Amino acid sequence: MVVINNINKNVGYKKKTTKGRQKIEIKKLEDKNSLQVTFSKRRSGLFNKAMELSVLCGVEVGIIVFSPNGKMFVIGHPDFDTILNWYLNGESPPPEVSASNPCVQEHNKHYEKAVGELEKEKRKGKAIEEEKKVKKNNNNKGFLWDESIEKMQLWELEEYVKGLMKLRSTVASRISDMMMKKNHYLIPPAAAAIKSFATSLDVLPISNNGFVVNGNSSSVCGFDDQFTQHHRM
Amino acid sequence: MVVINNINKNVGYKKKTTKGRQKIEIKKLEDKNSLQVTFSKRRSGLFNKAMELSVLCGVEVGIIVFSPNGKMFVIGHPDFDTILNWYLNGESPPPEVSASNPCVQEHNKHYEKAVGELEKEKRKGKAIEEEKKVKKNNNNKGFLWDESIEKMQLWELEEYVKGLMKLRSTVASRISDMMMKKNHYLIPPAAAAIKSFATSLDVLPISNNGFVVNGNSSSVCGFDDQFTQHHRM
DNA sequence: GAGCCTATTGTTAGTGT
DNA sequence: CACACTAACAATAGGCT
Repeated sequence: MVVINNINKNVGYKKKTTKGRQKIEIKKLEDKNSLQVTFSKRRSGLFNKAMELSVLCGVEVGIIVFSPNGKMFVIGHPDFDTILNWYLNGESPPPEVSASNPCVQEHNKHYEKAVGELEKEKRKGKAIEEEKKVKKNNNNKGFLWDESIEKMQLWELEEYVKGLMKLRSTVASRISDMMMKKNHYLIPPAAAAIKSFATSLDVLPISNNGFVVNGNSSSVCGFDDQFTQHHRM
Repeated sequence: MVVINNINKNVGYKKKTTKGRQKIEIKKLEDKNSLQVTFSKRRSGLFNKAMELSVLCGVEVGIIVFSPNGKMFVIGHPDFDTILNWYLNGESPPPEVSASNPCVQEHNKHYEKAVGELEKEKRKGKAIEEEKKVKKNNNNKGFLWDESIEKMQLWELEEYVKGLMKLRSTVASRISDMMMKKNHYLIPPAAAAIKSFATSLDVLPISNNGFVVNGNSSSVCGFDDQFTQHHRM
């Protein structure tokens, strides 16, 4: 037979007092307290899994998580910002030849170049101006997506975007309840757009290596562990 | 004493045929093959955990992972790019306070209502028309989000929209595939946006997510699962 | 990759401090 | 109220088919 557990060392004189872990539905937790506890534990577990994946497979991983209180937790290997750059540039990490599509390659090359310059400028406090320059650039160069965009009514696009943006910032917490699975995709070009948007902001990456966490440690917190930190603004 | 586990239901008449899951060191796997398998399983598990964390705690999460082969896997809620913006801006996601704001509540209520009606209509094949009606509705009603949108630079909207549009043209056909799993019905506000987006593509939308995956569908792949995709450049 | 069989790990529910 | 520790499971993931 199989007699398991170490609990038998207690059995007989120690009564079972808890119901132990129980199955829970994946839907937003209502209890504020347990939500906080769960968040803390699960975030920790998530980061740990990420680290293991990174080490075991020797791959790059980056994660951003916002706590229920709005604190930001970031983790990454080599470091989140480096990963971000790859993402934004539509690049692959170290050993990979990119797209086989010359068009795309050219596009990326061009874009990266512009971005690179932009970043340098930004570091000098020229964010806005440069950013707009890039934008104009994109505009003139006619990115691949333009054609498909052409067909849409501008107002429709705007309305859609407005709704999407606002919804995101306003009711994000409410949405999660029903969110499970599924998706919608985004492509590199789109990422580029976001990037130009992002770069206009002035936040710049500083990297390290190994599994790194970005953020300052000035905030009060209770979830830090050796490879995580959160940063706040 | 205490015999635990459900395995006892098999014990005695079912022979143990495997050694089951075994403990492994967290260090780079050498065997190319098992590395690939492990990567696949763990990435999947990681994304799933991220989704659960997001849903359970109503928080924003974004992850980027590069496979051993350089393929990029991205997942995020609301969507990775939005999270990126927050990160790059050093902002916090949603001033969750908004949820308690009567104004917002009203807005949401209204929006949900519209969405609900829209859904019914859609089920009858009137997707497109209704979708636009809702859009127009929002427009006329002047939702509160408008103000915050006002602050946006038009080019920003345009850039973003371009990305979305491209997204649309690229993966429209894949949208329908994604709706499954929790096949589910009504969606809160944000999801509604996605939905209207989907409807405009004429793909019947019954999405239920909020967990978004970024990536184009043009690449060859092998790791897709119901809520992830990788994209390559 | 999919799926089975399990051992290992994650995490919930409780307690204590 | 945040943590630390524990029991009791739920869920993940290793080794194979």
